[in-house]
Amino acid sequence: MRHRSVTYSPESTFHALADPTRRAVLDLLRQGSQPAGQLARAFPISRPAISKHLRLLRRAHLVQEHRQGRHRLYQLNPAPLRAVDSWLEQYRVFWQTSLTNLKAFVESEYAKETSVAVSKKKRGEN
Amino acid sequence: MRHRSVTYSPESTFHALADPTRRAVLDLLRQGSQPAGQLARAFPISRPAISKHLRLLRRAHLVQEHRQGRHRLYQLNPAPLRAVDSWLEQYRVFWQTSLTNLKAFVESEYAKETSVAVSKKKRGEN
DNA sequence: CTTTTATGTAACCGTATAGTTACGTATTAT
DNA sequence: ATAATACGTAACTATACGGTTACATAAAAG
Repeated sequence: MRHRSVTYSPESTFHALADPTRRAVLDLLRQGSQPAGQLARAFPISRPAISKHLRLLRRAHLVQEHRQGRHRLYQLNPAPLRAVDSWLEQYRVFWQTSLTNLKAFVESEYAKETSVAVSKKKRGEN
Repeated sequence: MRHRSVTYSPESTFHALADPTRRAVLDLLRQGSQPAGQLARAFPISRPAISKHLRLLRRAHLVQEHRQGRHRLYQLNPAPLRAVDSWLEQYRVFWQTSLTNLKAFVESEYAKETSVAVSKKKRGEN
């Protein structure tokens, strides 16, 4: 099995995850691959609707299709989720940082940037 | 400062993150709070368009608005992203598991489930 | 061969979305 | 008071989206 280093656009991934039905499909697939029809039966909407969701999930590479006779087994592909995890990485630091500290820092930055326009007005406004 | 334990619906969060402009706004806010107009100037689209994106981000609690004179400072709120992180948690195990192993496991599960319907047909198909 | 089963696609529909321009409102400057 | 600034909101438009029903195709069953 060859490993190809594919880059997953956060665009298609986030878009795919934005729909609750599609997230539910992924949740189902965590318990194991399933044929399309079986997935469809788990939802109150029509089978073609699920088929369209699956197409979108396929294009986002979040699932892989494996034809098996007249069935099509859908398998979870977690790789794009790893990309989401990477995207989140940039924000993790903010979970630890006290928001108060952050706010103070940030406002001093803003003050610096606008200081030119404000310089000739009353300076003690803050 | 009181801490209120708010639950963020993954629904609104994922939906907010699905748009590239909104993700870019959040990326900008990582470098510090900014007034709405300054954010708008960073994009090729109109100011009202950004204003609408900000409203959506507000409703998803991904940003907080702080009125300051005639400015409205927008500040990043990472809390809902932590919820996304939690959601991802259920999938992290799949990043380690060999997909080949997973596939084998999963297909045996499927075989088990369909064994009833298949029992009276040729059993050596696999 | 014909029928049934499993699934995708096409065509259509109502609603949501992302953009626009025009306007309203509150705050600061003159 | 009046003008300018920094926003938000309303109204409108084109397109995307999620759903439906009807149809197409391919494999398995009879």
